[in-house]
Amino acid sequence: MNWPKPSLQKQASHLHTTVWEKYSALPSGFYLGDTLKIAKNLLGKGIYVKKDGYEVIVEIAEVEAYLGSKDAASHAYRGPTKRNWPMFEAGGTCYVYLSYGLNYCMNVCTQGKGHAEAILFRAARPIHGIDIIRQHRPLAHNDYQLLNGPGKLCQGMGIDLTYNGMTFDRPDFKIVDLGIKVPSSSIGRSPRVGITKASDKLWRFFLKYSPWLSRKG
DNA sequence: TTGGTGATGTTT
DNA sequence: AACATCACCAAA
Repeated sequence: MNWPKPSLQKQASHLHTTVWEKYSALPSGFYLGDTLKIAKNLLGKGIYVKKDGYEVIVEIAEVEAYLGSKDAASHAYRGPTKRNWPMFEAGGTCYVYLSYGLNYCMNVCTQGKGHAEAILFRAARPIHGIDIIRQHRPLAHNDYQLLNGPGKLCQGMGIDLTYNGMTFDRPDFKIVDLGIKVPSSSIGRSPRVGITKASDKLWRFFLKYSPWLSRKG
């Protein structure tokens, strides 16, 4: 093989752009309107993260909607705090929090500034950078367990509090349209996972029959 | 395959 | 004391 010399390799990678970098971020208007509808529309979309010289993109397979002051299970139910302030930012803002003192969880806010609605990313399918994701998730027994939970998704993608308050429209951090069509007939819904409040609300949405979910149905 | 439990930050 | 969790271990 006639590999380029290391110095040339470095130069080449500096100039290199991937197909994923050419995908543009969803417009801010995507995050306005009915949050439950936005949650469904996020299924099949992509989350792109580029950091530390690696690049990861995943397809969103499972989400949950949290409806701010109208929702007793929402972190924002009782107003702004030191932790939940990004929820009150404009739609398209990222809200990351530490769950149970252990795991990070990532949301995208919806609605305008001051309206604290958000959508939690619960599970996803690796599309690019699966080797990096495997390195981040050494305890996963198989690839279906890489991103099948909100904490695992953050661990796999390398999401931590440095992303808290960022917007999903950056060259190195964005939500993109992958061109995947998701008919409403292939979307399932259920009560949200792990909460007891408002358990009558079917605000968890997922790609029906997907093997990448945090749990079935 | 399931069910209980520890770890542990933020808020009530 | 509850919680938008995860991984481990024991029991079945």
